[in-house]
Amino acid sequence: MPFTAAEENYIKTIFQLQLNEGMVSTNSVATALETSAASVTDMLKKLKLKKLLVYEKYKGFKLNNEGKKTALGIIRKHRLWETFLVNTLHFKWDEVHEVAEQLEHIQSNQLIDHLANFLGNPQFDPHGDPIPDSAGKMPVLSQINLTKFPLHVLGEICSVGSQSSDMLSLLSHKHIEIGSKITVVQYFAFDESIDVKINNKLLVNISAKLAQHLYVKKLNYAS
Amino acid sequence: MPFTAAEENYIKTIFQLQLNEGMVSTNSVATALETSAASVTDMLKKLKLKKLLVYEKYKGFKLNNEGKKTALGIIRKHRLWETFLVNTLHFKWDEVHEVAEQLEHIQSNQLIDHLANFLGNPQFDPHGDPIPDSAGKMPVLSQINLTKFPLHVLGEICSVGSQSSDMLSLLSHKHIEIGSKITVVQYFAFDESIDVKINNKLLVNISAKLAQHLYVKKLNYAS
DNA sequence: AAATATTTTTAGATAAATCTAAAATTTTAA
DNA sequence: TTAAAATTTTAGATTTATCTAAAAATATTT
Repeated sequence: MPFTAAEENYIKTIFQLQLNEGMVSTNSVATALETSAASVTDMLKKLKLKKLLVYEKYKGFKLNNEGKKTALGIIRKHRLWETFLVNTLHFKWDEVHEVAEQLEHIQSNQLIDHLANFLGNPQFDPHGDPIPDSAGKMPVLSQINLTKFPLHVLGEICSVGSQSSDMLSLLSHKHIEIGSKITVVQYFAFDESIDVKINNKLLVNISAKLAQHLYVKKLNYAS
Repeated sequence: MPFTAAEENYIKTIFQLQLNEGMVSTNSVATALETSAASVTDMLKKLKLKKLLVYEKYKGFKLNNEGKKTALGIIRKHRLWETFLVNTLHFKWDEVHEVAEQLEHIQSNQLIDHLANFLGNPQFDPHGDPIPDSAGKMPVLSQINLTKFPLHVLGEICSVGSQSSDMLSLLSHKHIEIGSKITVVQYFAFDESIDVKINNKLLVNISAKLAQHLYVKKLNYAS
């Protein structure tokens, strides 16, 4: 069963929302996709008919197993294409998202298998996000939002929750990149900013807003 | 001005038809796209409105310069993707067409420029067809249909007008491939079949139907 | 040149994905 | 606990790309 690009965008968005919330609301999808609540309701009926989600009028909804499997397939394609764009075609981090949004809808299992092979079956994309395998299995990565990362524990920046160039230039100004070692030194309750040490040398202050977009993986060895 | 996939398919088809015929008919486009004449008329109105073609009711039509430029852009993308699929992802000749039909509609100049660069700015695709450059210039290749190729002149198979696997298996059975040297030995008027010599060794007979799909480039040195 | 056949266009429908405005339902709060 | 607010759904349009059937124009043939 092939899905339209519109259907796939809904499936992917619902999947990401239900990771955090369990049950998903019409409005949250409308906001995420920048569309109207009415359009979401229309699409929900279609996806229910196609047996991808559990949905009861006014009660919220979530993807069933079939829906989740489908979502993981789309995420796999998206992240493999991002990897291709950055590693092979030398796009920059913040240039790949829009193109990958298009490429993820190309329908061809053969294509995605060959692409994965060509890239060396990577487990993580250039943003540090895990790439599901062809069976839909996602490599587990205990990544934690920087705002929740424990004090004085060595971590590594492994993912960035946004691709805006404003954010990337801020990161580069602070000498932070994927793979940077990071330790939280102090939380400031007043503005929720955080002092961190980068690569065990540079002490920098990170705003609450920036911290919300940084994900850190615990490292098992001390610095 | 971005075009929809449907518009691009019409533009590409009209371009290919007017290469041979100059003026294009509604029915020929309908046949090529396996759609109804009425749908073609609908789309012609839209493309006329977008100033891509010259069209008068009941009188036929053809792309203007803007339309041709657009068509060459689409053909460039299609052939670069085919090259990528065969050279980089190791698809076989006859497996690439359907996927390239999807990939050619991805909208990103940056993507196609980076892809061309990665592939080494190839001038010809795996079927031997010329790839227009980013300005829309097509490398000239004096390729001639085998049915019109002069007797006793050395040529080289440089293009195949179809990608059907039936045809490719027939070619491989006759030991013919892109790059094979070929000389026409004799034309048979009765069934319009042709005797040719392949690589100056093997003498094989080629049906009119097969010959219509083979394109040959004159070589300047004798065998 | 008139009758017939073919081609092309128009008219009117349909399906997908969207919209706005209004109605229905649920949640919040006075 | 009922009134107000927020959320969700329905109803009715719109756009794009398609269709079939019928009408209009052109081409062919006797």
